[in-house]
Formats: sequence, structure tokens, C-alpha cells
Amino acid sequence: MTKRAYHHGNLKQTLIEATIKLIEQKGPTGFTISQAAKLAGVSGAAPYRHFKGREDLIAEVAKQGFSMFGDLLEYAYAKGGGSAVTSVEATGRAYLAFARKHPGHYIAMFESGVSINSDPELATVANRAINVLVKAADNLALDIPEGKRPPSTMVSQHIWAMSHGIVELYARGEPGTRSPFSPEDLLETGIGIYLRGLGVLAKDH
Amino acid sequence: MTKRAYHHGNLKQTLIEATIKLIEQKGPTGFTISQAAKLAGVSGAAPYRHFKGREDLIAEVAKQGFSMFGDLLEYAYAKGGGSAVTSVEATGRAYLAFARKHPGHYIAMFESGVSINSDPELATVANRAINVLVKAADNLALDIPEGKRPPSTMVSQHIWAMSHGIVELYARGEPGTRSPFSPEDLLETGIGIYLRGLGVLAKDH
DNA sequence: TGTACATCAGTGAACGCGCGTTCACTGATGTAC
DNA sequence: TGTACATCAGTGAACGCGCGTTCACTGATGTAC
Repeated sequence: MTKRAYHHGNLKQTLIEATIKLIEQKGPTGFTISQAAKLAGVSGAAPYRHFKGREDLIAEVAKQGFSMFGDLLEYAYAKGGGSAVTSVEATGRAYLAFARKHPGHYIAMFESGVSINSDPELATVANRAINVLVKAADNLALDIPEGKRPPSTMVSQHIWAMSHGIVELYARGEPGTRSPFSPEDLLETGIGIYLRGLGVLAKDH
Repeated sequence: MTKRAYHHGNLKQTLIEATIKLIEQKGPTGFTISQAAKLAGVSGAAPYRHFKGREDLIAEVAKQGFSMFGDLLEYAYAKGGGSAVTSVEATGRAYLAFARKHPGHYIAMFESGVSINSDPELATVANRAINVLVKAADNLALDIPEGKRPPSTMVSQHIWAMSHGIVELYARGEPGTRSPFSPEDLLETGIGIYLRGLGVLAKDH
């Protein structure tokens, strides 16, 4: 480690990363600006040069989280190939993978109480992520006989809800403590059954 | 209001109710023992006659919550009539109704970070609630052609996950801010599609 | 029925703690000329 | 190329605050005899 310079040079991002680490360890409750400052090796007053306060810092984490999340979902969606069904399945897997790899971001995004509409920039990145799922649901609709077609928004929200529910209930804490199945298995089978119910998946897929 | 007696007489339950109210208003983060004491009209030291501390109080709320939740699910399950499908649908509705009517309890149960396994009594009441859904899923299995039958635990977890996800994502805050559909509609259609995928619901139900 | 006494459920003062936030400051950096 | 100066990004001391928790205490209640 080099000698501490008076000017940190990259404090803003360092504080964000400290926040992520603290949220992962202690939940959104446990995080304080003071601790983030300490973890960044800086005085308690320094964060105020970069953030208005606690909320602002968490919102920034959520923003970066939604941005990565959107990228990941888009990538998975594209990688799903032409098929509507495989695209949806791939985004589902990406959803879970993100929640696993970036729990700090995920918590800031969905469990910190930060309102997505409190900041226009945040709303923009969040909507981009949401729209990937809506787009995937749109594609599904093409394979569904007309009359029986639920709105794409609704379908995307069903999938989102199941993914989120699985993350919250079964992908937290020690693995296997609350379910004999892995979250990945749960989500894959859950989405599979749901898609079959929609009529886009053969009965014996 | 009668003259304040020195002995409160019912302080334990009063503190629990104060906790519920505070959690509803400020989330699990915002709750403190001091505020609960103040709300109960009692000195800040009084709660320690009844609870070991913050965690203990929240755990008690969760315990009462799971107990009510279990009762409600059981009642709904029974009211669903003989049909496996209607039982599942009824428990789904009951799930959402509980989350709506008792947000403080719901938050203590699922969002406060209280571990269900930290207290044997808590584990007992929680498992009773969980088992209602497993039982409902067991019944479903009877209507499913043998080879295609996923484990009941898995089915119950799918339903639980979707219910929980809908509560967290779409039944919080101002109605309609995040979805054009009501949580009730979302859950009913979601479970409907899922059950069709399981093969227990006619295609044109 | 009255009295003495044990027990219980509260009080309120006190403590140490960490947090959020402000403030005048200072060391480092960038730039005009 | 050197110097003066503005600006920037940190410091550290200070403050008020509410929280959790402990403590000796006291008022109310129950009970033995």
C-alpha cells in the first residue's frame, strides 16, 4: 500500500464500494455513513463532499446496481437466441445470478426502501431493466393464441415476482436452510410450469 | 381515559402493538425500543421487564404474526371446499389479504431479519403456516398424472415465492405506482396460469 | 379483619456510545500570466 | 519556466441527539397469619 495521499483521488467510488460491502454484511439497517467513511480510510466528514447523506449514497448504489442488472438481462435476453421461451428462461437465470453475485446491490435496489421514483436517473436505469422482461414477455405473446393472451406487462410481472420471491425466501442465508431445492432449480421449474400454463411450452418439454 | 395507574396491567401486549404500529410506519429500521416505550406511555426502562431487547420484541411480533397467518391460511384452505384447485386459490387470496391487513406483522415476519430458527416457538408457528401450503400442494398432486408430478414442497414454494414477490414488489406504497394491475389480480392470474401449467386446471378455465 | 411483609412492575436519573452534521481549517492541485 | 492565486478535497474538533442499558428506588398488589 502506498503512502496515504491527502487527496484520495477516487473517494466517491470507494465510498460506494464500502457501502456495498457494509450492506452485504449487515443489511440496509446496519449501514451508516460513519462506517463507510472509516472503511474508506477517511474522516467522517469527507463523504459530505460527494453525497448529500445516507439516502443519497444508497440511491447511488441502487443506480449502479440497476445499470449492471439491465446490462446482464439484456445480454441474457440476446443470448437466449431467437426463441421467446429460451430468452425468458435465460433472463430468469440471469436474474438469480445477479442477486447471488451482487447481494449488496440487490438489497440497495429492492430492500433498502429507496423509492425508484425519487430520482429521475434512478427511474431511467430501473425502467431499462424492467423493460427487458417486458420485451421478453412481448415475444412470448406472439406464440400464444390470440384470445388467451394476457397482457405482456402482466406476464413480465408474474415472472419478476416469482424471481424476486425466490431470491428473498430461498436464496438468502445458509444454502439449504429453508428449502431442499436450490434457488436455481426452483426458479427454472417454476418458470417452466408457468410457461406451460401460458401455452408456449409443450406439455412434455 | 382513566387516571394512570402505576401498574400498567397489560404492558407486554401494549408494547407489542406499539412495535407493530412503528414498524408499519417506519419500516423495521425505524423501530426502537425507546419509541415503543414512549408510544405505550411508559418509561424507557420498562420494556426490559418484559423483553430482553429489540430482537426479542420483534421476534414476538413475528410469532404472533405467524400464528394469525397460520389460522388464516387454514381457514381459507378449509373454506376452499373439497377441490384442490379452489383450496390453493383461496389460500393465495388469504396470503395477500393478510399482508395487506397486517403489514406490521408481515414485515416483522419476512423483512426484519429475524431468523425463524432462532427461537423454537417461532419455528413451530412458522412451520404450521408453511405446512398449510404444502398440504394444499399435496392435494394438487392427486390430480396430476403420475410421471409429471413435481414434489409438493416445490409446488408450495413456487406459490409462496410468487405470493411473496407480489407483496413485496406490487403491494407496497401507493396503489398503482408500480403496476397497472392490482396485486389481487396479479396473484390470481399468476396462480391460474401456474396451475394450468401443472395440468390441474382446464385450458379454458 | 387487620397487619406485616414479600414480590412485582414500574420510575427516573445516569452512563457511555455512535451517529449525523457543521465549521473553520489546511494541504494539494491546476492554471493564468 | 516560475510565481501567485483560486479552487478543490480532505481534516479534526465540536455539537446535539437519541438510543440501549443499568441502577437504586418506590408505589401497588398479593398473601400468611
